[in-house]
Amino acid sequence: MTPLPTPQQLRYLVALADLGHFGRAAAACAVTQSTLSAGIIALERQLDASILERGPAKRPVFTPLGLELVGRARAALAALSAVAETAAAARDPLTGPLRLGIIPTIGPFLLPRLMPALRKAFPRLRLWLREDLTDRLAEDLQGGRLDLLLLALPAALPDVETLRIAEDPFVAALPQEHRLLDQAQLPLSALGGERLLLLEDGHCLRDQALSACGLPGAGGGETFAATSLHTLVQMVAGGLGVTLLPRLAVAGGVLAGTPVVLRPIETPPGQVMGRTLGLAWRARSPRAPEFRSLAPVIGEAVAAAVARIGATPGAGGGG
Amino acid sequence: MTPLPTPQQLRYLVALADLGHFGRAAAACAVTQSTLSAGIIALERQLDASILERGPAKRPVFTPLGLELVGRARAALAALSAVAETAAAARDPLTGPLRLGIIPTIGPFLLPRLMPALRKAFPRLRLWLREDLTDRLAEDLQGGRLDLLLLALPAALPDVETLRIAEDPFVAALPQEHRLLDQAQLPLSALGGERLLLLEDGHCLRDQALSACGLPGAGGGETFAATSLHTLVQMVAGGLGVTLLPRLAVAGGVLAGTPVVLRPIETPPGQVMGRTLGLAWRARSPRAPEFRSLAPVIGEAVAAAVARIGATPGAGGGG
DNA sequence: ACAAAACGATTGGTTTGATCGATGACCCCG
DNA sequence: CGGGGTCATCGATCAAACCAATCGTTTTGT
Repeated sequence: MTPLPTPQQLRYLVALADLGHFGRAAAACAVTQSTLSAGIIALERQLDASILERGPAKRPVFTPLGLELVGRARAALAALSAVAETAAAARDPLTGPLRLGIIPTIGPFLLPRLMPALRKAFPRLRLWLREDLTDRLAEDLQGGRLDLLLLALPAALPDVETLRIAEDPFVAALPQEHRLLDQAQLPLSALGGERLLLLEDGHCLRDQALSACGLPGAGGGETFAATSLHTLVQMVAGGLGVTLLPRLAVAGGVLAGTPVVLRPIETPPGQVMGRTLGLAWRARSPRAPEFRSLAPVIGEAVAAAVARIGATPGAGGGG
Repeated sequence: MTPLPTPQQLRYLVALADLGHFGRAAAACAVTQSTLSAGIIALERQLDASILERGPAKRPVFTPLGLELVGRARAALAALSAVAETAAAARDPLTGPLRLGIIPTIGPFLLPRLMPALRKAFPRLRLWLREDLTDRLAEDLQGGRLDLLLLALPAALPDVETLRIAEDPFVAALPQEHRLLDQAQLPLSALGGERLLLLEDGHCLRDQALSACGLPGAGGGETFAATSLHTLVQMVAGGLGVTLLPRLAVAGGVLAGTPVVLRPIETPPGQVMGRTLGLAWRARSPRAPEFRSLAPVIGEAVAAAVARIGATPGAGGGG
């Protein structure tokens, strides 16, 4: 068997693929250009494979095999650092950098509560945040650019482990002086006759609200779609229709200053109409035990928020 | 971030875990004991983790973290050699060693045909064979001890890619002078009244035959179970009952010298009663393209065998 | 069209660190 | 109590990874 490639060589290869430039790649690896050049050449010779188009081209151009090797190199380097990460995580659980992805229907409403709680519970944790739609977060998780996701379950992702955190019930949001306001609780059937406002496509909350109302998902031409929960609330306030809001968003102040009025949703006893919040990480992540121990703290933050608003299910912020 | 562990150090670690002995592990790595010892110590220092119980013990004893690290080290080394394998596979497709696992209801009947065909098509391929039940083959595939499986689909295995090779229809096998022999084709319902002989538990053919007859799988106390298709045929010949045989096994001579008689199974037009043969390999295996190009050769061998027996669906070997 | 700049490959000399052989410390067994 | 066995330590050695400087070629600027 041919000798295994050196991690150094793989780092050079990946840096070159990322930056497309010997000099900059060398700088990124903290070596001189000559070293990186020699490293790439040595790798090609050891593997007996042509990685770069060695024609009279100025910029390095990768062969198909070269690109394949870059992918393998990334995976190998990740596996290598997983060894070190395992040791680091065992030595100092929940310290150091953690790249967390959050969906937009959770982030703005939970983070103001969550961050102080996390800082108190794990003072040495360095949290990097990224807010995006579930699909894009999942991509970044797989690609190793994120370590952990906070999103709505179920999220069936391959090679990903998930953990339930908390339930986030839906409440109905209606404009002032709406004809349904004389009922203390609204059955879902009552909403069927109203114009249901939704977030734009890609937000998982859109699909969850639709399925809660028993409506089909992809029925394109319904209504004008909002880009955020704040926008959505403004549309409700403007009398364009009604919507479902997660209690967590209400607790986070999404209604602040608007005349929108809330009503609990009437459900069969013992059943809850809402969605499940959870964590997700790469299966086989060295830090999985850490992530699991993170769950209670997040769950408490959610529970505290939802409980607080649960006591006042009437109008939102004191408009 | 702590520096990445050296592949060398990881090799030492894995060898030590495998052999449980510094001296022998060092010999396996082709270094002296002092080198390996120093390597392990350096790894522990770099990772700031205790891998071995450093008490006054004679044999090296791994800490829980140490065992975890061993697993990670194995994965990292595999990822590293996947880089080299990718290059090697691109350079010389279908050459070098290939560890193939085959289930016992295929192997003995196909290999005599398949091996010459493979040797002719890929002369530089060095085929290592292992015959076992699907479950155990799958374990070895995941563990990297096998590269490729030839088995009956569907085989829902995680992180495994499969490719359909060929269909292998079932035929009914009955003893001489059986009352059903006056029918040229047997409907499945006719078999329902007979005592159906099966392979013992663990053989996928057992479950496939049961499901073909519409019978439940785990109904423990049916009948005496055979340990191989040859045994099963002997039991049929002895008048203990009837069974279903894959045509491939018949073509491979499983009936040789026995008075067992075959009858095709009556099926709705355009439908086939049988099982699907296929290949399976680890998803993300560097050699996946090679394996895919192996499929036609195997498919031809199966087709040639089945076609040959298809012309003479009567009695088996000239007993 | 020509000059200047940018880029990657090559060369020669330096230094780091992995490895070896030998030795030391310790335990178990007879 | 002595011998065999096992793992850790020590000093010397040597390969290879690295850097600075240079060369040949292509691209860019005017």
